[in-house]
Amino acid sequence: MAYSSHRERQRRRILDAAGRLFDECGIDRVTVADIVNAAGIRASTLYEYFSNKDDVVWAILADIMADSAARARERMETAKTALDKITALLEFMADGLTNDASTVRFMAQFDAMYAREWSPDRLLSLEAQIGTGGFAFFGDLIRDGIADGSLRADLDPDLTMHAVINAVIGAQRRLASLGKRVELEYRQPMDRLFRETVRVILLGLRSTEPSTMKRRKREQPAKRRRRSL
Amino acid sequence: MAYSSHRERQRRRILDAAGRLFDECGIDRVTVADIVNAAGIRASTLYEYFSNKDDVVWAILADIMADSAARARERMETAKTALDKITALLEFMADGLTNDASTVRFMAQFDAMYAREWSPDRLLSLEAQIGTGGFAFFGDLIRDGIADGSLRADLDPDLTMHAVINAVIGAQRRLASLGKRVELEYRQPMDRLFRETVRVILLGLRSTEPSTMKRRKREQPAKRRRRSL
Amino acid sequence: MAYSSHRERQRRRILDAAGRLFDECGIDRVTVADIVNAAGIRASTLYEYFSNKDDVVWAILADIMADSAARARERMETAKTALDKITALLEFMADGLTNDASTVRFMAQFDAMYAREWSPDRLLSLEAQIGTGGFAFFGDLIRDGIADGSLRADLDPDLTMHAVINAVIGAQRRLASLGKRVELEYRQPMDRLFRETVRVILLGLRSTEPSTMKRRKREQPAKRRRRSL
Amino acid sequence: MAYSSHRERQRRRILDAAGRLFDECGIDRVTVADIVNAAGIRASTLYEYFSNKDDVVWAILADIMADSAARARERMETAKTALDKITALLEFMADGLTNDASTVRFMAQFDAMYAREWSPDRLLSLEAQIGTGGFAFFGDLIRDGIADGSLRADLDPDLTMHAVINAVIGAQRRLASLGKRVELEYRQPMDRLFRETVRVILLGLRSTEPSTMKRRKREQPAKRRRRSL
DNA sequence: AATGAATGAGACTTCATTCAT
DNA sequence: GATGAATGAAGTCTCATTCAT
Repeated sequence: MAYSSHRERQRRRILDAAGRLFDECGIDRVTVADIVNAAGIRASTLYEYFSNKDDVVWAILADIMADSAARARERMETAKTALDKITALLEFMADGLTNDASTVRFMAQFDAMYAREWSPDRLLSLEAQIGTGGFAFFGDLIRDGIADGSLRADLDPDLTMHAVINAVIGAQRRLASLGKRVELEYRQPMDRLFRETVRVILLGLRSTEPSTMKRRKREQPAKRRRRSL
Repeated sequence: MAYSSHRERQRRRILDAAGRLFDECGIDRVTVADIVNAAGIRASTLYEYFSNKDDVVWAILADIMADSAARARERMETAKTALDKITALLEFMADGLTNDASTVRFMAQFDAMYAREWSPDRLLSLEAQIGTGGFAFFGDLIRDGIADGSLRADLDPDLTMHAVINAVIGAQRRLASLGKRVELEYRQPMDRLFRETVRVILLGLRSTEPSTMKRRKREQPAKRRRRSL
Repeated sequence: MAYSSHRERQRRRILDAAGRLFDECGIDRVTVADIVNAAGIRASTLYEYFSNKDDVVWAILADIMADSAARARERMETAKTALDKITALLEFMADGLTNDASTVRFMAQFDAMYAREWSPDRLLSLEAQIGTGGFAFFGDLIRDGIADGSLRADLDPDLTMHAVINAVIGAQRRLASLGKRVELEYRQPMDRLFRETVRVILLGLRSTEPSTMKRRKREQPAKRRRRSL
Repeated sequence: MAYSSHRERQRRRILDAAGRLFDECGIDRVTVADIVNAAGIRASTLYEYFSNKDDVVWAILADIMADSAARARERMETAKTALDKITALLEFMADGLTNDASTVRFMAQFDAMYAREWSPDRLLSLEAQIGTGGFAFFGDLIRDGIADGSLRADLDPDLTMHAVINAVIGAQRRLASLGKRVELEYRQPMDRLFRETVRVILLGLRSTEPSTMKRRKREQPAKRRRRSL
């Protein structure tokens, strides 16, 4: 146990050092030498913990994804209607941009540079292992929202939420990546920009018929197989 | 003049070769050797035309931005209301994703990896030189749309359109970057995903009061200072 | 004694694992890490049993040499004339090529790569310790064969058998090393090639005067100092 | 032409340096750093001439094979009977062992270590390009020899010569590889050992029916230099 | 204008070995 | 006796860039 805790601590040191450098300099600009210097070990030691530089990137990615999936789930827990849940999710992302810009930036780099050369299976298996259950969950959310009357009736359970999430993630990552540059160009602080994005999208999802919702709600509960996000 | 035209032709050859390679392989995976091979010249010749590799990237970026700004402007020309204009702009981007995915991918990489190390000024000066006039133009669009009744009245001219554009660009680039991966995860073709994004956003922008719009339109023409995109 | 038997067992595990790997992958492609993985121990444990990697190679070499010397001796035991003995020896080598190609390959590698950096003394002392007694034994064989009339009279006891053995070993190892490659080039299975080599050499050694032999046989027994192979 | 001669000269410098080191230290013990030091260039320059370390090995191999194929052909030219041709070929190899031991050693290492990991096709294509025409040539040699009465009638044109060549090459390379070691063990200089091998093999190939040959035999008596060893 | 040639700086990775526990 | 952990020393190869011609 003392052993495993030492190993775990060292692993974390490497991951922390690498994560910080990736944020600061960009994933591909960081060399193994940089990482080991920052972590205070020799290069050959790093290879006792990770088989690759990619392995390090991958481990950080897995950490980030697991962590943010857990926090997102937590944030949505207290919400009542589907719209509230979506709102909570998007606000969670707004907070992420404000508080963890560097993490968001890391994910942006990953999407743009690394995702292509790693097999889809690997990505999918990571997601499975984290248990986001994204696909089914998003569908249920739209179905629930239509049922409880909080969402427009003409949304497509197999499509809309995925499109929204993709857009919001894209918006978030672009802001984080461009940082000051986008603020200069658009003359607005990035979190205002992001929250406005969220507002417009929620306006687009929200039901405009305030009366009919409550009744439909009862029709569908059996169909919903809830997945956790 | 024969001289300068030769120079121009050579420059184009380099740029074309580099552009194609950047699209195919990703900016950072393309070496100077790759570019000069594709262009049929020697590496040392490249340095007669560009002072380094970044310079090449930059020139291609400028090309792409100028080109797509011009085409976007064109697409918006025939539109009447501001909402039509925005619709045209977003559809233009949807077409870009379908037809020029590799170009979009290039821009995605640029945002994620390169934008950070080039000074904001350089980016801004590039934009000025292309004449998108982004900032003011977007503001006018919202103002016009509120005036002509096609857009919701509670949008912010200094914010909404910038937020929307950022989100749509972000969505587009993420789809282009992830390609097959996102289709596998979301089980939808990427252009359906993108068009649904556009639909939701337009729903969010669109005025919900169908009567009042026409009258207000007359109040604001003086305020509009039209900029070209 | 329980202690020492444990040590012996561990030693064997290492040697077995290493031997298998050397055969499969080639001596220099096998790392200490490979060996200890295959043996189910840690690298540092290996160094409790052997002082370095060469030591392991050396020990395996000694095993192989002792083993094959013993088996060769056995095979020659029942033979009557010297020619029969030589025939038995060469057939033993043909069988070795067929059944233990990987061992032969190991020896080929050893000859080509390692033999040079180990002192001749070390090699000689290994041979002494195994008791092949090569030099004298080969001389006696020729002498016996001339005496018993099974071999040509013009062979040189101090030379011929050594030359033959060297050639046969060389042929055997080359076939084992090149494997498929030599079969492709020569369009013959390697054991046919080897057996033809043996046939030609035996034809070259065999006495062509079938009558006189038996008488001479009696003249020389005193001179022979038999060594075991 | 001045250009190409410079390039050619540099190439040779690298090849010569590498060849010498390979002989002295063994192919796999020689690093790229060693080669470039010996050649008086930087490592990156080497990669302008060869794409790999293997490429260097390969080029040396091709040189050696082409050179020795040419010289072997030359040596066999003046021979009349097939037996004379074979004798000339094997004597050529004996000379090779005496005069170019290091080259032979190089080939021995190649066979033992490298041949396996290079595709048979590559080897075959090299041979094709050099034009040894090994397979067919060896068959014809035996056929001719049976026809002209210089070789035993029971040899197999598709097999015997290939077996003989393999054995002689194997013998030659083993002697070259082991060098002093084999001389110590067998107490004979290596070229005596090799020439005895050749003698025994030729005895095994030679026709024993003195009738048909004698007539032709008279044509060449001056040429045959019998060796006692 | 074009380029042949060279290269400095550094990237990632491997691996036999040591040593404190 | 066993081993977890660390590491020094090397190894191969890449690549943007320079400069004399």
